[in-house]
Amino acid sequence: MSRTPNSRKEETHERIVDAAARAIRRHGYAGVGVADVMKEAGLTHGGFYAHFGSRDALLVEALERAGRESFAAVTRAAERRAPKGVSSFRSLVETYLADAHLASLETGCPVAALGCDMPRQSPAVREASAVRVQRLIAAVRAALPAAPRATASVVAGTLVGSLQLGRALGDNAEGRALLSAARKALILQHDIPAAAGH
Amino acid sequence: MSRTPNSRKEETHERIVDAAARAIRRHGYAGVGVADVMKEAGLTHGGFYAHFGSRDALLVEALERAGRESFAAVTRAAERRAPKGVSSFRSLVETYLADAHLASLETGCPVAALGCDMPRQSPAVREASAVRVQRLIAAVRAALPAAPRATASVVAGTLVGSLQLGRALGDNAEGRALLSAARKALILQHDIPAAAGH
DNA sequence: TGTACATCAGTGAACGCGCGTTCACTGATGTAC
DNA sequence: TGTACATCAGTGAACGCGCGTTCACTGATGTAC
Repeated sequence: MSRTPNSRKEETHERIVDAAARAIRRHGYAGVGVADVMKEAGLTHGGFYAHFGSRDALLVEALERAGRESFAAVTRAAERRAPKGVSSFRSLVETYLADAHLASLETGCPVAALGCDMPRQSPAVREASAVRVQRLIAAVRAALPAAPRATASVVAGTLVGSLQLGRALGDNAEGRALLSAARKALILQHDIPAAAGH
Repeated sequence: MSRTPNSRKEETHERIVDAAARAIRRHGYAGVGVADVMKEAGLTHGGFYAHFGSRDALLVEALERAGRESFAAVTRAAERRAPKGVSSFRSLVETYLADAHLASLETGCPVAALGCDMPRQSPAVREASAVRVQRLIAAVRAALPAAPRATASVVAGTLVGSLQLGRALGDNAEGRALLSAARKALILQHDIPAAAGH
């Protein structure tokens, strides 16, 4: 879907990774079963090992896919709003911490969906997870070009932590209030309005 | 250990909950097995259901115990440093985001250790998890009496997110740099020095 | 264009294993007399 | 103080189940002639 598959097998491979990229965020690393993912991709579980050397190998690919998807969604939102004078930082914050993400784990940022379990994974998955964290910080940095790297890390931490706390409180007034507070604080502190009036 | 057990059975119960409070933070909700916890408490798995109605019931008790322990550790550090003129907010931030916590999952804050999996739990565990989040925010608020509730939530989110990202990067220079950046930013922005000189 | 065949993506039964949970039993504890 | 007994915390074997992984097989695809 997001790449250019040349063969039938590669098409199937992409379909499996797509399903896993959703499952991993919805159910966590530990909640992703080989059989479930294959079923969601319209296949039986037996064929799995023709595509991946192990369950962990799937997790690595799924993680990367999820990160790319999430990054693309944020980028798309920023491009849509740029002509209206919305800064890319504001757009990042408002997209990442949108109320709608309280309920939709499965299409959001994999770092927020999986962060606390990253240190518990096998070395290969841990490495791929660390790369996702670095990419998230890089994305924040790209939206805050004047700020030092340290600022981007702190903003990334606030984004991830706030989304998780909001989700833990629930898709209700309490969770939404927490997200709203984080959006306001981040924009007030770091945003340089792109257009004239504040 | 932290309560006053009157009977032999209650003593055993406490020992199981203590073991679970450590295991839940080290291995996550999904990584906690009934047999493993009982073994760590020096028992066989068969006796488990004389103490708890289900595995979930243990998770609920373990979560509360872990939260209390973590809160007590932060409070103790603050009391130790108060006479030296360290504000309780600064102490909270420096204790919560101490470099040593990159490696020691098992004795730290359960919200940071389990945050991303909270929305995936059974209703009972989810509720107990939400209470832990509220208590964390309350603890931050107690250290920032002048600030509004919204500020406390954002600080809590930054604490949780930064610790998770630091741990995901690893117990190395990269992870420590991230924690250091978060400590500095939080103290610079919210701390009111208790003593004279800044 | 039509037939024969090799390839190989995908099927589905089977495996060993560890999980949460149940239950008949044991043996130490403490009370009754 | 000493014996008999009831209680019940803890034991360990067993259960059904779902997991990751393996493997002999199938049947559609596409090439060779």
